[in-house]
Amino acid sequence: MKWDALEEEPCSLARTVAVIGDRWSLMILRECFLRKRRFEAFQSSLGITRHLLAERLKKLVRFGVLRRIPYMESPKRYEYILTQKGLDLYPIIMSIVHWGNVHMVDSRGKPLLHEHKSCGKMFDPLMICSECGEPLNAKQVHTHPGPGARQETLPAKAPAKPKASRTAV
Amino acid sequence: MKWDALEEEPCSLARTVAVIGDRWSLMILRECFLRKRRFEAFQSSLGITRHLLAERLKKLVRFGVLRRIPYMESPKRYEYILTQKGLDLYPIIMSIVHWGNVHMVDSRGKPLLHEHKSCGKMFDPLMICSECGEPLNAKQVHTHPGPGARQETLPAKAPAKPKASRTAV
DNA sequence: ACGATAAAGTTCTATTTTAGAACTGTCAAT
DNA sequence: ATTGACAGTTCTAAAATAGAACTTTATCGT
Repeated sequence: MKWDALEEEPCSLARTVAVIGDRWSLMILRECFLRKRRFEAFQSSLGITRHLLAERLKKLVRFGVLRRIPYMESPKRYEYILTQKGLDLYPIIMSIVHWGNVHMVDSRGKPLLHEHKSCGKMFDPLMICSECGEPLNAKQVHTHPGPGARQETLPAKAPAKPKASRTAV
Repeated sequence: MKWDALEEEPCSLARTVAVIGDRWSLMILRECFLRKRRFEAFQSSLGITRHLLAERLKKLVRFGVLRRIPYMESPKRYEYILTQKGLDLYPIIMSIVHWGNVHMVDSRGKPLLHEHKSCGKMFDPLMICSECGEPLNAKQVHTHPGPGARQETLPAKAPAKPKASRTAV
């Protein structure tokens, strides 16, 4: 697949995957949320090749997830910080971490615990419906084409059959 | 990087990324949540090469995310359905879709709308703290090493310095 | 009976990506 | 004058992916 093809798809998942859907981007973002900001810091804690790191950072900046700001003049040195768009990735990162906590831990338990400053407790993230507040699960969700759905290239033979899809994503 | 290295890391994000952290796995999972189950269905709707599709399906089965079940004897035909472990990926998929809805849509709006069967309304997913129920954001979260944290290979010189990390993942 | 079609892969070569290591340029410290 | 830090860039070899053809078992239409 060409990467660019993903961006063009009328699918919010595909478009997001075009931005963060590779191992290294997700690992770099983990480091960003852990307050790492500099090239050397990313490189040494991830073990990513310098070549790829430079490439991925460029991509994340290009997509507006990170901002590259100078922290030292002469020699020019830059660090990478999350933009609001980047900070908004937090639920993705947290749901990934949570799934790993549930399904990929060994007998010792979670590698990392999360404390919610607001309430002071160790927590897990929980995904709920914005409308009724109930926890979400795939089987309780229907999807419908939205305004940005793919343009139906009306086939001559098959007439439009606008039925709600019985699906979840 | 070797893929296996990720699995071994004492990090729930890395371990999860080892399972679903590539473009095609995420796209295949999208199709799964959209009730696609068969090889040909995945292949034609994604445009993935048959070679890679076979490979990714094997991986997802190996990790227990999908189950391969025969739906026809002679000729043997199989379909792939989400296990509970796979269904538990729903919050990841939904948070990815939601970020795309917020940050990657064109002027026409969302490609897909989600209806919560329980309450009958179109919704967005919202991530909250399991303990206090408040919406989560990165800046309100501290992390602490958990029981499954990396074994400190105590360096002779640097004495253990057990301070809470001021971080978020 | 014969060829066409279908599903679920497998096999092959060409192209693209990634790994791994070395190199560059600018400055500060010893 | 040499060493080291930082933020990259450049190079070659190895691995992954794209794209197309091929395989196997069985059904359908004529």
